[in-house]
Amino acid sequence: MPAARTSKPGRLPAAARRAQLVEIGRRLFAERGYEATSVEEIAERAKVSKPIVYEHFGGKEGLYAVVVDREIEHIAASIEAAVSSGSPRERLEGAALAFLTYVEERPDGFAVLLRDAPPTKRGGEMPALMYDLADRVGGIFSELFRTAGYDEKAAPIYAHALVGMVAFVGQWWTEARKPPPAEVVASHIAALAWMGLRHLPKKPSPLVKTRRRAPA
Amino acid sequence: MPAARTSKPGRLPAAARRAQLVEIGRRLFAERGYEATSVEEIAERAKVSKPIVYEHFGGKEGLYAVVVDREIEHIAASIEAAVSSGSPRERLEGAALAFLTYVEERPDGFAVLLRDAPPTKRGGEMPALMYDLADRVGGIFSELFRTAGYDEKAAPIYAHALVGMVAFVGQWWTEARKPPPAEVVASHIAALAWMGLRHLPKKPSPLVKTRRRAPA
DNA sequence: CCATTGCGTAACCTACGGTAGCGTAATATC
DNA sequence: GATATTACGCTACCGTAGGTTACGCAATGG
Repeated sequence: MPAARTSKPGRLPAAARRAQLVEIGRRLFAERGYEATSVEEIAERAKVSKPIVYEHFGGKEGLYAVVVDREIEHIAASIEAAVSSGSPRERLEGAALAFLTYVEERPDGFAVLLRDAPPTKRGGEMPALMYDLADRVGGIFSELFRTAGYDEKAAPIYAHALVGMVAFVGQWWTEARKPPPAEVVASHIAALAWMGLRHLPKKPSPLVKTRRRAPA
Repeated sequence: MPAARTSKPGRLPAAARRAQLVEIGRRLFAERGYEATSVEEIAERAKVSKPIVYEHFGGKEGLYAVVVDREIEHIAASIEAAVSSGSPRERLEGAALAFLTYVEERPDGFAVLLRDAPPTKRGGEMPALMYDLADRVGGIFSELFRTAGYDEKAAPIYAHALVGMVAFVGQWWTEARKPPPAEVVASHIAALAWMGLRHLPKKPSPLVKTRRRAPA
């Protein structure tokens, strides 16, 4: 079922080889993570020697960057298309469905996006990939919140909540033994989010219980 | 502010050394991930040589296991305490607050729990650490759903949605430039979840838009 | 027949997990 | 107080894996 490219498995045109390596890289990065994936194995699975990978991507990081970039583009395009029109409610459910559809179609890509940070070893922390997405959603949410008369500063909270919701459910969904169809899951999520947002108090007051402090 | 154990920084009693190594390991695993963290650096930061780590934990995996186990215990205890009593609504908000409090108090531990899987290299995928939590929540939810007359099979969806929500918001919260107090964030999350759950239709019907298919 | 493209061989070198064996400080025992 | 015993720790090393590179060969197209 994997692509039987051409008649000759031996030599491939550069573009095809590139595509193949990206695909293999995506799969391996997904199941092993960046650090635990070796260029050797990537090359081996492509029936190719290591230097090929370097020729095409300049190294492990380069390949990883390409993989991540493609996935980001893919999911961003899907979701942006889904939220581009319709009522707010439709946009919400559309976004959830687009997300889940992406998860369904590209489970490996999704896993890569969920996994830990790229090899950038700067001092600070770098936001996970899903983070960017949440920020984009945050932008949309700020607008919606403003027009609806809610506290705009709370928008990022809900944006990250929603993205996290979908992301986690998506992860569970890919590994569930008896996964319901995407539409059902999306409708549940959207219902939860929508109803939650609709009936949101303007200013939720904490009903503070005892706040646990660290026991030594 | 870190513990000034005894007068002599040179030699430490076994228990103290152990604790120190766990702490250092937690921090490093948090910021670098498992694979990218070297025993050498752990030892170096503890002003100790590598064999010490091996002596106390049997190796890298051993230390990692201890770190993870402690965090799991910590967060599980906090949350279970929070949901042990009170009205459902209080339990929900209490759980969110407990989670965020944990995140606040032990950001490194939280980062470790969020990061990718342990070094177990069995064929299949292993559930992330947050996954267990979601499953526990799923158990509670199944019960609640049954008593409330909702579809029990949808419980895991909402369980993972809730955990993902809190986890993602928690992550954002630790890195936010101007983070609101935990109580406020928790109340927002709890409000979203609670209102969403309360006004949930018994059987949400998907208002299916065009479902995006992969464009080749 | 020659150039360009695609690729393999064979290393290099660093880093890291793990281990063996040897001190040295503190405590116990006589 | 001297000596044995234990607890704690270090230096030095091994094996290997993995990223990266230098160089040379085979196929393809004009």
